[in-house]
Amino acid sequence: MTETMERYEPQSIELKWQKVWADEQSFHVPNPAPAELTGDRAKSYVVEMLPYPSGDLHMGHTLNYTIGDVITHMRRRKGIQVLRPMGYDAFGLPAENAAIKEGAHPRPTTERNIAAIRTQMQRMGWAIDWGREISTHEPAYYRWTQWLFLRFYEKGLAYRKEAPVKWCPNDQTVLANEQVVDGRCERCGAEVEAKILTQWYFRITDYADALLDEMGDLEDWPDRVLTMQRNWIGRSRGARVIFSVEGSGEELPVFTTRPDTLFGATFFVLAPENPLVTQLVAGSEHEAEVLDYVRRTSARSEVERETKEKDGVFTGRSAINPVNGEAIPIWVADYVLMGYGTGAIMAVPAHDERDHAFAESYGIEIRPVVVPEGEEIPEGTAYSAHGANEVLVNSGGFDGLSSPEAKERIVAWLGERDLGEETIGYRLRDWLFSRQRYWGCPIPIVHCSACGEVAVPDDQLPVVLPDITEVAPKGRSPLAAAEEWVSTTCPTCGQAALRETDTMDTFVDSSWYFIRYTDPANTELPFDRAIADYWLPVNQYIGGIEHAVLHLLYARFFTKVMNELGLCSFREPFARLFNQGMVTAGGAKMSKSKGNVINPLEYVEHYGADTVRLYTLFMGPADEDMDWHDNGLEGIWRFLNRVWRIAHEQADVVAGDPGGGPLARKTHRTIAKVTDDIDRRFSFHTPIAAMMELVNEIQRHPDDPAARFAIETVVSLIQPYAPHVAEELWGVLGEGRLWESAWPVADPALLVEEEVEIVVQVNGKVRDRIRVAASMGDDELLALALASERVQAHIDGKELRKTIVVPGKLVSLVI
RNA sequence: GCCGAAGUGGCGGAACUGGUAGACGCACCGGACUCAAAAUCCGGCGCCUGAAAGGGCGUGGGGGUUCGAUUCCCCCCUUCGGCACCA
Repeated sequence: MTETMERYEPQSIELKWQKVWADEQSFHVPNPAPAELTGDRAKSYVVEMLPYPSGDLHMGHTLNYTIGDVITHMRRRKGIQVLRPMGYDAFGLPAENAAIKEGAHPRPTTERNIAAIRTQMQRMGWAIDWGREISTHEPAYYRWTQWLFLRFYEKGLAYRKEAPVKWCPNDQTVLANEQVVDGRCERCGAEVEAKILTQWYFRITDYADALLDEMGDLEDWPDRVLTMQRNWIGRSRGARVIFSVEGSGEELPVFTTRPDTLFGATFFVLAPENPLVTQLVAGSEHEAEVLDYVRRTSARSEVERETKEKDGVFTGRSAINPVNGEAIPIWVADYVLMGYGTGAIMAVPAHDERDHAFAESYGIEIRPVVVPEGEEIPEGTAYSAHGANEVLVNSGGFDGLSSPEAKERIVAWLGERDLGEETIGYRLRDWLFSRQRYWGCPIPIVHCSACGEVAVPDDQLPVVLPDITEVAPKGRSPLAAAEEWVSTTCPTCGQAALRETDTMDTFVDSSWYFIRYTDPANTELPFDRAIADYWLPVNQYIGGIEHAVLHLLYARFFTKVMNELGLCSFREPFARLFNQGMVTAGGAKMSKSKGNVINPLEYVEHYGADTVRLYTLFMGPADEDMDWHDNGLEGIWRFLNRVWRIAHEQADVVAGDPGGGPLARKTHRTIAKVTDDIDRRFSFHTPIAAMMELVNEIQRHPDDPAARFAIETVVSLIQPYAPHVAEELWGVLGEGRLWESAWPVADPALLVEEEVEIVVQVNGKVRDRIRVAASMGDDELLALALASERVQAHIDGKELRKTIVVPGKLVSLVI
C-alpha cells in the first residue's frame, strides 16, 4: 500500500471537481444544427419537475434530482446525447406571503432564493445544463405564457364566466377544483367557501376524452397516476332524458346512467342553484319557503352539505315523465349538485341510495322496477344492481327485458320522440386559472367599455407585472390598486380602458416549461417547432405523486392544444414518468412542527454530497416512501471509505489480464446487473447492493488477478451515484476523465459462474449437493446425480418416474 | 362503495422469465488489533429442535396447478393511496 495514501476527504474532492465541471461546461448540450434536427441520433430528454425556489433544497429535491442525475450520467456514457436542464417555478403564493410578512417585494426574495438553490444544486454536483436555465417569473418567459394564453383565447379555449367558485379565505383567492382536497385548500388547509364570481377558465373539459383515450401513448406511467387521472375525469356513459314542467311544458333535462329505471321515478329534484327554481315558484304559495331553503343552502359549507341528513323542500309543481306521462312532484334539495349533469335529476328511490334516503324522510313512494330474475325483492329496499340477470317490471312495454337491454331500448324509444339521447357525463370541470393575487403572470386582456373584452396584441407583449408597494390581498387582485398600470387604452378603438387585474395560477406557467428548455432564448416564438420536435416528448419525467391530477393533467392538456395550434407535432409531453416516493423521518412526514426535518445540506457538510446521494437512493425503492436513518447513512460512508482504500491499494498493482476466474466473472455479472437495473427496471437501490457485494468480494480476495479490474469497474459503475469520488479514484487508478468514458459492457461469455452447486432432490427433498463445472450438460448432471451414494440410498432400487434438470441449478428426481 | 398499489427476519429491503427464500445495509452477538476507546478487520445472525451432523416449520390467511410457488390461478383478511351525495 502506498504509505502516503490520503484519507477520504469528500469536501475538497467535491469542490475541486465541481469547479472543473463548471469551468469546462461539462454538461452543456447545445441543440443540433438545423440540418441535423431530423437525423436519428441517439438522444434522450430527461426532465425533473422544476423546483419552487423557497429557500433551501430539501430531501424531496435531493431524491428527485439524484434519480435524474443517475439516469443522465449513465445514458451520456452510453453515447446518448442527453438533455438535462433546470428551471424555477418562481411565481406563486409562498413567495408573495413571505414578502408580505417581511414587508418586502416578492421579486428580490424570489431571486435571492433562486441564487441560493442554484448554489446548493451545484454543491450536490448534479450534471445540469446551466446554459438553459429558465425562471417563470422573468418577462422573457412569461411573455410566452401570455402569448399561449392568447392562442387559447382565440380558439375559445380560455374564457370568462360567472359561476360558483371555491374561495380560500386565508389565501384570499379562488382555487381550481384540483386544488381543493376534502373541502380544504390544498396549500394552506383552510376550509374553502363558495362564492359566485366571474373568473377565467380553460376549457379542459373539451379534452376529457382525449386525456383519457390518449393514455395509451404513455409508455410507462405508474398505474396509480393513470387511475387518479381516470377517476378525476370521471367519464360515465348514460342518457340525457327530457322531462317537462306540468302546465308550462318547459323542458327539464336530466342526466342518468340508469335509463332502465325511468318507470321507477317517483319524484324529481332540482339543485338549489338551478336557475329554474326561482322561476318555478314565482308567485306561488311555496315561493317563500323555497327561496328560504335556497338561501340556507348557500350558507352551508361543502363539508356540511355532504355530511348532513338529506333535506329539501317541495315546489308545488310537477314534472312529466316522458316514458309514461306520469306527473311527479318537483323538489329542491342540495344533495343534487349544480356542477354535475344538468343540475336536476329524476329520483328513483327504489334503485338509488340517496333518492331512497330522501323518499323515506318525506314519505314518497318507492317503486322497484328492476328486479333479479326469478326473485322477489322486498318492498322498500334500494336495490341497485343492473346486470344481465336483472329484469324490468312495472315498466309498461319494457317488462321482462334485461337491464342492459332495457337501457338501450328505452334510450332508442326516447330518441325517436326527441325526448332523450345517449350521452356521456364527466366529473371533470373546466380549469379555473385566474387568481386574485399579485405575484403571478398577468392575463393579457383589456376591458373596454365600448369593445368589451379585448386581447392585448402580440406585439404589445409582455404585459409586464408592475412593481407595486402593497401586494397584500384584500379580496380582489392587488393589481387593481396599481392605477397607472390598470389605466390603458383599448387596442381596438383607442379609448380609455382597464387592464385585467387577475393573474394566472402558477400551474399555467408550469404547463409548458419543459418545451421552453429546448429553445430558451427564442424571442420570436415560445419555442421553435423543429427543435421541440427533436427533443420531445420527454423520455423520462421525474417528480412527486402530488401532481397526479394537477400539473400532470394540465401539462397534458396544454400539449394537446399546442399540438392542435400547430406549434408541435407531439400530443403527449411525457412519454415516461417516474414518481419518486416521499422521504420520511422516524416514519412520519417531515414537518417543521414535528421538528423532524432532515436537511440534506447539513449531511453534505459532514459526509459530502456523494454519501448523501448514494444513501438517498439506497434507502429503498425510490418509487416508494422511504425512512431516513442516520445509521444507514453511516453504512454508506463506510462503504465509500472501503472503496477509497481498496482503490488506492490496487493502484499500486500492475494492471494485468483479469482472466476468467470467479472474481472476473462476478465483476461482469455486476456490470450486467447494475446496467439492467438502472436502465430497464428503474431500480436504483439494487445496483448499490450489487456493487457492495463486489467490493466485499474484492476485499476477501485482494490478490486475485482480477482484483484491480474489479475495483476499477466499481469506480466506473458508481460514478452516476457518486461522481466526485469516482472521478478522483479514476485518476488514482489511471488517466482520463471518467464522466467522458464509456459505460462498461459485460462480456456475455463471462456472465456465468465457472463452477456451480447443483442441488439434487428426491421427491422434493434435498438429498445431495454437488459442485460441478458450470459448463456441464444436462445428461452429465443427471448421471452425476444418479451416481451419488446419498441419492442412491434414497432411490434404493425404485424406478424413477420423472427427472428434471435445471442447468446450473438443480436435479430433481421423482420416484 | 368503486378504482389502484402493497403485505417476506428485530428493521430497510433482495430474489428480474416458477428453480438453494432472506442478497446488500442497519441493529445485535462473538473474536482479532489496542493500556483503553474509536476506527478497521474476521466470524455469527429467520423460527423451533439438536452437542453436532441433521431434522421440522417458514414469504398476511385458506385452497389449487406443478417434481418444485414469494412468483401463476381462485377465495378471504389487512394496510396505504385516489375517487365518492357524480345521479
